[in-house]
Amino acid sequence: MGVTKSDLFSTTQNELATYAKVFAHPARIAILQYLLRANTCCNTHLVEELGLAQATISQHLKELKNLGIIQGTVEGVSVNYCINPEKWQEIKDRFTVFFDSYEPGGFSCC
Amino acid sequence: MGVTKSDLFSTTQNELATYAKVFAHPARIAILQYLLRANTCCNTHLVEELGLAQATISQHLKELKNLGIIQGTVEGVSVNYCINPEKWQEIKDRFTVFFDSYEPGGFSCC
DNA sequence: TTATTTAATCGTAATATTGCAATGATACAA
DNA sequence: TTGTATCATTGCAATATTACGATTAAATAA
Repeated sequence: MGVTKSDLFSTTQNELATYAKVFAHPARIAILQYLLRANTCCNTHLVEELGLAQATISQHLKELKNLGIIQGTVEGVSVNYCINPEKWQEIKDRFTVFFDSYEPGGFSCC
Repeated sequence: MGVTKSDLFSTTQNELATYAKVFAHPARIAILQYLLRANTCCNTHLVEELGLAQATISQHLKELKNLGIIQGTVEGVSVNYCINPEKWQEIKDRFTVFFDSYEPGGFSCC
């Protein structure tokens, strides 16, 4: 039915899935990578850089901002976006805990 | 239009997004976490554990298998699933590289 | 052979996501 | 004031995802 049954899962599972969802589109990866290099940039610049329409970039920025992984400040007529260091670290830690919870062990199972 | 413009992005960006997509649903997180604990398990067991229909679990298992993060072997009438250690490591490394490419730096930008 | 068990697949319905043109809203310049 | 630049929001169309009942296929038990 296209609707995730969130109530069947733990808070941790739902949160990790929500974090993953924001990385689950190459445009959002590209935006984040650009911010990593440029430190800060605005919508117009990303439109030129990525080749998507202004409305589309704006929508992706909104999702990134909603999750808190980026933040934006109004700078005259434009808006400067940048990485939110605390949130980046938090999300990184979440994934690290998840990935490290696997101990490859000596034997293969199947 | 609901279709991602993959050609606008690099292979790395598309791949990371594809990896993230598999983690972007709590049921798949739950399946992986169960496999981490139980080492191996089958469809029926997951149906009891998660409370989703058999067809739904089967569909999630298929996506996990398609990405290569789990593998399944037929064991009589059932199928044993387990983590693929090499793929797990590969995906973990990809995310680690991505997360570590951010250097918080001394100054905040916005 | 005839059940039974297990899991994949098919078909379908409901919801979510992606993308963009058009429209607003705001800040600033002329 | 009027125009311009920047970005958010709205509305819509197309595609993707999620979920599950029903069916199918394969292995095994009786």
